Amino acid sequence: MNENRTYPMLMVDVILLTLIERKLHVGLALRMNPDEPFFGAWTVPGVMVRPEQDADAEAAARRALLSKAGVSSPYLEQLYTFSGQLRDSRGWSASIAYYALVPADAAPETQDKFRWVEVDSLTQLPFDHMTILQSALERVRSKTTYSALPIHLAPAEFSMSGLRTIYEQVLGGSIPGRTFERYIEQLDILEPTGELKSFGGAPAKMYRIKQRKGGLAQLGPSLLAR
Amino acid sequence: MNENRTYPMLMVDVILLTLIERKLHVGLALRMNPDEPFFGAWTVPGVMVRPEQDADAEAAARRALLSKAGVSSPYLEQLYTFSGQLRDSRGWSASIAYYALVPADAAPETQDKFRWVEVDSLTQLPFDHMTILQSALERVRSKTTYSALPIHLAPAEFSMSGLRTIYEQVLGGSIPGRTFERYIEQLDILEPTGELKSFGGAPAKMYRIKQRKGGLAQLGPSLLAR
DNA sequence: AAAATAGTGTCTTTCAGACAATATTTA
DNA sequence: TAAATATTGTCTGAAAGACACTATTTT
Repeated sequence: MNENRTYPMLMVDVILLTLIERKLHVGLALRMNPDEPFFGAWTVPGVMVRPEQDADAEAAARRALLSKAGVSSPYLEQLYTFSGQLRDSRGWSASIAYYALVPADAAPETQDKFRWVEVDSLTQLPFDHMTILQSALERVRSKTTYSALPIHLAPAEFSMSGLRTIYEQVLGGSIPGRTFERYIEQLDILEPTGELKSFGGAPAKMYRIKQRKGGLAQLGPSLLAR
Repeated sequence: MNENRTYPMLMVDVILLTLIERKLHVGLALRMNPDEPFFGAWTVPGVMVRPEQDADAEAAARRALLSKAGVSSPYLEQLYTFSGQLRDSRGWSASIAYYALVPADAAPETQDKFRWVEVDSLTQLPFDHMTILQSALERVRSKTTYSALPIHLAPAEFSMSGLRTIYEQVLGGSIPGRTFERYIEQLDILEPTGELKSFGGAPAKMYRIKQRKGGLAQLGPSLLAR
């Protein structure tokens, strides 16, 4: 009795985040298909899942990022699956939502079909994308309090207080410097480059992410969203 | 060009957990359809999503629980969406996985089409259900360390040390009693019933979940999986 | 020199956990 | 009475945060 059934629409949407001039920005793509809802509007990058093309949903999410935003190897983690009759005018649909983080220096430029928008200035988005964005921000802020997640927003080399500033931008509040340094040190995920660099004051020691050590496991997206 | 496309299979699977005789158990359903894979095997309760019937994926998960396990109002939270070509012999599929917690005294009896199996004694399950189970356990254990999640495994009224035992069973280790009481007290989610009850020693104060207070928000499933 | 930034030492407060002490039940 | 369980008080060590002090750069 199930032989010829039709399944509901299945898509992936990706909340792409970066830090530009000390502000969190989300990447939006221009909708180009006149046969689809919100033609000409700016939305979160997303694609329909194509089983013949995408090994799994994460592969579809990477395809969405590459084709709609030109981003190739971000930190990517599944967020939540949003579903129901009402979220898309074409009918019942499910969207497997992901969020992605890219360092500012690896983020694509704003183009005619892609642009960065400051998160705090956004008040609405098509579909339920505003809800998805809010969820992603909650998740990122939450993980920031107990993991090294914001490292994926940092450039290849950075100073300790530069990293602290990134954390502060993500969390939206200040962090005691002494506490922060002890916290990062205990995570054991950074190694000094040996260089010093000045940002308008005393020179700061530069760090990079420590490669291939035990402590790095906590950087990867656990299957479990936590 | 998308007009007549077929979408991949979309299903929900639910990891149903309870505590029986101080051990975590998972609810399994007997597969009854000879046209489907693993006919006659025990698997996690799941259904195909039916857009005309299910308001959203969570509704489908509730339908799976009610029809396959006879469970009607559990704590229910979305876990992760598993997808890909390989997880089901019928082809590319996506399963929106949920986990559910029920108190032992509200759990259905083992029947011919439904039964409880001790989690620690399970070594394999059909499809990728073992992976889903592992993820659910990780999630539950993780949330146990910073929320009152295991309360949903407790009966309507319970003692402080009874609740602590539940936490210990979920986490698989002992918890210092003094620390636990301070932790629970600070969550401000319990209220004393006024009764005392003995479990083989001095009588223990009984508690219930505090109703409709600010502190209760942390009990609900936040959309955000954390 | 003044201002900005970086890095480190240390004091205080807070909290988790250990442990003791007391109390009340069952065997 | 002995054993089991419950509840509360208090001590200790670890960690967070506040704050001060020194150092090095730019303006």
